[in-house]
Amino acid sequence: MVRAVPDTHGEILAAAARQFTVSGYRGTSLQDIAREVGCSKATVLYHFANKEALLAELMAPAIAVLRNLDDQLNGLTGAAAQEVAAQGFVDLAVRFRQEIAVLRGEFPELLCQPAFAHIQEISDRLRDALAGHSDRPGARIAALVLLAGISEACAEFADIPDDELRLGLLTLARRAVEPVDAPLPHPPTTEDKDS
Amino acid sequence: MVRAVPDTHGEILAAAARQFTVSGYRGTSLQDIAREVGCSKATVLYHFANKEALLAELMAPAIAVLRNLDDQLNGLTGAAAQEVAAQGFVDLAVRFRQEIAVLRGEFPELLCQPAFAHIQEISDRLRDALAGHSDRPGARIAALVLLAGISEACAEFADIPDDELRLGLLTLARRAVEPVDAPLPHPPTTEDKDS
DNA sequence: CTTCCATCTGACCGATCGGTCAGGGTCTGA
DNA sequence: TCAGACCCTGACCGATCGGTCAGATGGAAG
Repeated sequence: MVRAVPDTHGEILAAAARQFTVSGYRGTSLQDIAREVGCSKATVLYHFANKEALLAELMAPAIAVLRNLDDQLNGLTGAAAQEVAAQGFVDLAVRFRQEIAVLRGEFPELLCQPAFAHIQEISDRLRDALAGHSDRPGARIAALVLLAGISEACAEFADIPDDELRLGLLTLARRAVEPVDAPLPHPPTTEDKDS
Repeated sequence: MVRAVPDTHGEILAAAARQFTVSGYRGTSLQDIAREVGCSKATVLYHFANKEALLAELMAPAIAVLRNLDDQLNGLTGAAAQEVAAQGFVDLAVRFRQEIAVLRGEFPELLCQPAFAHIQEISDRLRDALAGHSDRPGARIAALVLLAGISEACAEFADIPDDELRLGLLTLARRAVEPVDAPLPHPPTTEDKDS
């Protein structure tokens, strides 16, 4: 039987993901990560150039998917853009629950780091697509509330299975986005509880 | 004209609010605050027992309103609870935009501090009310997305006037909450409600 | 003038942070 | 056998953090 090769690199990555999720990037020290892995802080810095590189490697897959979604959105307008943005972001957020949880709330500072260049612009475009490229306050508000809320929900609802969470979020998103393409004379207000 | 009494205490409070909003609680040092005020770090700690006390005083009014909302929610069920929760929280979030922005993303750790005791339980009850006290995943998801998203929107949309933001958020909330199966015991009372 | 008190400060403290470095094991292939 | 690559470590570094403390300042009261 093959001697189990100790995958220290991977263990550090996993431990960092857990710690970042619980305490945030800032709130987690390299010492904390090393302690959980059971190695020295110097070992962590042997496998990763610095703390930022550790975070970057952790986030790379999620960022790649986000970039991909950004490409799909390119050229789409109106309700089509809204639907693709909603579906794409819900998928992404559910799939990368942990990564989302890590970044939660530490965006403003983290986005300055080179590893996350252009993430701000991408999420701005995503938000814009979800608003149906409308600049009406109602549409902008709905888009931001959805993006932020979906992120938070994915980070928080660890007890809900992926499929159920994805379905719930997508249903909500479709119900909540401000309709733009075919503006109805009087949108279906919920004056009566019929569906 | 009266010699302007230097309200150092208030200036520190205001500077802290600005800095916390931009860089977060953790990301702001007492030195940063002192620098903005134009005094020494020791002066900051002369007016406030410690960093936590500074935050607590900053948050006190918002927390009082939140507690008040929690009381109003007590006993309400179904659609009535949803409406009161939505309206109350939107009002609160818009009114205390800055405070919301400060707490954004630093909840998990900050809630451990004694100054914020029971805030977690209160916001859990608020979320539960917004879900119409249903434990269906769809209802729970909608409630969390709304609470988190509304907070984020208030922190972010500094360019939208209060009234417009409040209207947009409330409209979205009413559109997005999952309708509860059990309708109101009695239809909305015709008194004080002017909606 | 002296006393008192509120305000404010520079110097300092211990703790912790991210990061560096020289060197010690261990395995492998020549 | 031995050189060298790889993995890992303790000791250490400078910076910064929140917080303490003795003392300077200055105005009001006696």
